[in-house]
Amino acid sequence: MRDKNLRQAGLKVTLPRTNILKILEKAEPRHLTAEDVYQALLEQGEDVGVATVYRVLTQFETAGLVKRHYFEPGQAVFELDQGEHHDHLVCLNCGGVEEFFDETIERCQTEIAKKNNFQMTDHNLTIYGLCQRCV
Amino acid sequence: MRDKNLRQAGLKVTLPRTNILKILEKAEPRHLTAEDVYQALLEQGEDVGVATVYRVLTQFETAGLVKRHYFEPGQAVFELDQGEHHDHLVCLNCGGVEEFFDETIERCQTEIAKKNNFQMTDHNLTIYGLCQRCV
DNA sequence: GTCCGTGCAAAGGATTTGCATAATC
DNA sequence: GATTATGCAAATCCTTTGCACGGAC
Repeated sequence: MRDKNLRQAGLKVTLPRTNILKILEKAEPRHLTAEDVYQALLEQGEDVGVATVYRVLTQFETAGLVKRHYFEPGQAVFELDQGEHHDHLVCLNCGGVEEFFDETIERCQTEIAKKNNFQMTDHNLTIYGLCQRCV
Repeated sequence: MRDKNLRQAGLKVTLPRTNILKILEKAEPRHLTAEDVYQALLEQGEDVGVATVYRVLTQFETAGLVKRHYFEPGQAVFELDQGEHHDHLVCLNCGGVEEFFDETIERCQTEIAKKNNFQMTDHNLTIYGLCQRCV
């Protein structure tokens, strides 16, 4: 069924793609950098290049399987897109990411877009700070 | 009084700093990349290096004179920080940026941080889409 | 005069690209 | 078997750093 996801996305089923999808599914925390994914592949003994990791992640993003975030400068993080939108709390100390969803905020955003004659395609709310453990 | 801003920020008053501050003040749109600032300096005949632009912008950010955003991958944009917090609407076609402020959203964010035992230091809401002209 | 700031060029890190080989359908 | 994906290495882009010179106080 991992393969089905790939095929539905119009992508050929290949070893790197299946592997990367598997890694993203199992990931804990769910947010990984391209480098994280690459390292995970190496650890399981795969013979893969960084270029492929980036290519595959970009294809996944285009296909809507994955979301890419730029929480902090320097590098993007990727997470599996499981359909339900959510926003993020990012700890500036440990880099940890938590997710949340708030109905009111979502509604406000839609209204603001409308008020500004903006055709919203995406939106991104990130709260930065210190998590419980890092205070 | 531009100089006063600099001195208050604990920065020596130098030509590049004054010039960059001036450019940010006059900027329209208010959001510039480092490259934009650099080009603006060259156009007014300044003999300056990119490195200085980055250094100065970073110092300004540290001093709280400027805010840095990562709306899109690849490069940061800078805007003068005039104290009042606001969020952004970013057009994915023309790159244009509009600003807005919503009391309700601000309140919700504070609550969410509290609910998650998060000590919020900053927050960032960006709505992506197509602006009026680009639809 | 001392110290900090600057310009230049080179380094750095994340990401992308070109190309020959290898895998999928 | 034809086409698309991959690995490798080199290239690219934005940003930072090292160092000797120049300017601010």
